[in-house]
Amino acid sequence: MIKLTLKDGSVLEVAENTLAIDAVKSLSQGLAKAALAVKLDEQVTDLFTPLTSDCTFTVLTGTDDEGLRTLRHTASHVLAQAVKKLYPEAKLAIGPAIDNGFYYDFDTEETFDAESLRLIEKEMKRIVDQNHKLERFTLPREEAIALMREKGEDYKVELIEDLPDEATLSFYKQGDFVDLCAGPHAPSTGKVKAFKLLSATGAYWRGDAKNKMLRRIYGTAYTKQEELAAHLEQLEEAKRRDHNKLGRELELFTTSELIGQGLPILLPKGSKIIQTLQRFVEDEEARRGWQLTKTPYMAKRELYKVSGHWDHYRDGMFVMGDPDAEGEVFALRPMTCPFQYQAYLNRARSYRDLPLRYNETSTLFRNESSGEMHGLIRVRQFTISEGHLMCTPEQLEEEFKNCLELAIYMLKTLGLYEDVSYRFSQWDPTDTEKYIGTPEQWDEAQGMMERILNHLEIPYKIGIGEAAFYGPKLDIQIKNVHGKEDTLITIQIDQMLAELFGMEYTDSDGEKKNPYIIHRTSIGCYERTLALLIEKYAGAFPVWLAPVQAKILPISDRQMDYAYEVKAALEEIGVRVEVDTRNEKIGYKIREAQMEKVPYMLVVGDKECEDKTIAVRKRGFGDQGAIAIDEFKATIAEDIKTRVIW
RNA sequence: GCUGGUGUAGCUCAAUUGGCAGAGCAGCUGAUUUGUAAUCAGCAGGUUGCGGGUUCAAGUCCCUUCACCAGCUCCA
Repeated sequence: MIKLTLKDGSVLEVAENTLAIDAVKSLSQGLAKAALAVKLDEQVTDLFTPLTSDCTFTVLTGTDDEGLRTLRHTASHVLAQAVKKLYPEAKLAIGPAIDNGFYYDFDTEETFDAESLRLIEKEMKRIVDQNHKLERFTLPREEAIALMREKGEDYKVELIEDLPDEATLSFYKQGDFVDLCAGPHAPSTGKVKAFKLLSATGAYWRGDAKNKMLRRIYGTAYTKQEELAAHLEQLEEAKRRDHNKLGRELELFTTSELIGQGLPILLPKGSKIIQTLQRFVEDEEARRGWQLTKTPYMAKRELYKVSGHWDHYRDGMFVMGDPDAEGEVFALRPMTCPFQYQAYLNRARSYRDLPLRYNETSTLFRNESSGEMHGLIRVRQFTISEGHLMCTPEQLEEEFKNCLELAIYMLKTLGLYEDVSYRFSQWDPTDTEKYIGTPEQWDEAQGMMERILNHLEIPYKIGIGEAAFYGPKLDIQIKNVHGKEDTLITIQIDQMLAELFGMEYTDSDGEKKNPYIIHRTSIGCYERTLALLIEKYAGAFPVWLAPVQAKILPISDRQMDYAYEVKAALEEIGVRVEVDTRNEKIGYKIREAQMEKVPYMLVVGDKECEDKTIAVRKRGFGDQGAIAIDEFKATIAEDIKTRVIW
C-alpha cells in the first residue's frame, strides 16, 4: 500500500500501481469527472499514471492553473489532429499551452484565414465529440525517430535528435493522431468542452528569425462555455481600453503617414499629461539630489565608437551622412550615457564629488524595425527620464537602492506599482558578439547586482541575454492591456564604460580609479507611460493628470458671464478648466464631458448664477448638488495636488 | 525585418457579379435658450491611402509602395 497525502492533510491509502484516476474516483465520482490531471508532490502528471510511491496528491481541474494548462495542451493536440485531417501535407512543429490559451505551429503552404479557422474549429468539435482517449507510450530513440520519419514529421525528428540521450521520448495518441509530447494531458478529447481559435499568424521555427516561418494558430480553451464567454468578453474589454484606440479617441495623440511610422504626434491633451508628469519627475529628482543636464540630440560617430554603440548598435541608430565617405558623420542619440559622461569629464573629479547624479529629460531616437512599432508603446522617437550616477564601489548599493526607491515612488504615484514585475537581465555568455567586456567583468557586475537585489529582497526572475551590451540590468516590467510585456523602468550597473571613456576620480589614497556607473530611468519613457496610464484608467485619469480637470457647463448663454467668472476663480488656483460655450442642451454637454472623462462637470444655471454656487457633477459619482464657489475651490484645490493614490 | 490581415468623409460603417460613391455621428449655418448621457432643419464634406496596370468601365481584379492591426524576431 502507498500513502497519498491530500490537500486537507488527510491520508488516502491505495494499493501500489493503482491508477491516479482510480484514486480520485475513490474520493468522489464528481471530482473524477472534473479531473484533468493530478499533481504528485510537485509533478503534474496524467490521470492514467500508476501510483508507485507515497506522495502528496492534488487533483487538478479546470479551476486550477495547472489543470487548465493541461486542458489547453490537449486542446492544442485536438487542433493539430484537425489540421492534419484537413491539410494532410502540414508538418507539425510544436504546440504548447500558454498563458490564457494555446497554440500550434505548422509548416504548410496553406494560409489560414477566418474561413479556414472556422472549418478547423468544426473539425475540432467533431474530434471532441468523438471523445478519444489519450494514451501515452514511450519509444527508444531509434524507433521514435523512425516513427516520426515514417509520418514525414521532419520537425519532430529534429526535436528528438536535439534531446539529450537519456531523455524519455514519450508520445500521446488520440484516435489515429500521434504526437511527440512530454505531456501531461487530459484523459480524453471530450474534456475540451469550450474552445475557440483566435488568430492565425506566422512564427519562426524555434523562435529564430534565420529559420523558416511557420503558420501558428492561437486558441483558448476552458472546461465551461461560460468561462470561455467571459474570457472573450474580457478580450473585447481589452480592445476598448487599448491606448492606441482610446488615446486617439480622447485626442491625446495621433499619427501621420507623412511624418512616418513610430513618430506619434502628441496633441494638446496628451502633451499636457506628459508635461505634468515631466515637471513632477524633474522636481522629485532635484529633491533627491539629481542635477539636470541638457546634452545634444546628436553627436559625431566617434563618440559612439568609444561607447561601443557604433559596433554594437549601429542598426538601431539614425546615421546622417555616408559612413563610407570621408568627413564627418553624425548620428542621433539612441541614449544619453556617453553625452552625460562628457559632463563628468568636464574637470578632474575627486571621491568628494561622488556620488555625482546627473538626470536629463532626454529625447532619444532608435531606428526600430518597421514591424515593431506599436502606438505609443514602441516608437522611434521618445522622451525618457534618464539618469547616470557615478559613484565609488562602497556607495553602489546605497545608490542603487535610492534609484529603486525613486522608481517605486513613481510607480506608486501613478498607481502602476501593483502591475509590475522585476527582471534581472543578465548577459548570454554564448553570445559574445552582442556584449563588450570579459567574462570576469560580467561575473563581477552581475554578482554585485545579485547581492544587492537579494539584500533588498527584490523578487525577480532572471532574463538570460536581456542585459545591456555593457552591463546587467534590473528591469521593471509591465504588461499592457493585451498581456504583452515591456520594460517600463530600468536600473543598470556598468563598470565598463567609465574605463572606455577614461572617467576617473582621485580616491582618498591618491589613486586614480574608475567610478561605477548606475544607468537608470525614474519613470521610463513618457510615451510608453502615457500608454499604460490610458489603459490602466481607461482614459479616466487621476485628477492631477487629467488634461481638463473641470468643465463648466452653462445651461443657457444667460450664464455665460458667470461661467467665465467661475473659470477665472478656478484658474487662479491652477485648475485646468474649460467652458462649454456651445448652444446645446445640458444633457448633451454632460454626455460629451462624460465621454471625455472630465473629472468635474460644473453646471451653472440661473439658480447658481444668483446664489454664486456651482452644481457639481463628479465623474464616477454623479450629481453632487450645488455648493458655493469658495467651498468648491477648497475641494478641488486639494484634489488637483493629490498624487499618491494609496 | 518576416508571415498574415486591413485601408471608402474627422469617426463608425454601407456600396449585389467590375456598372451613377452613400448613411449616421462629428463640422458649418439657421432656428431653439434648454437643469444632469444625444433638440430640429439645412449646408458642406471624397483623387475610395499613394503610384501604376488590366478593362468600354475599377472602391471592387493585378502589381508596387505607404500606413494601420495581430503574431514572430528584435527591443542597447
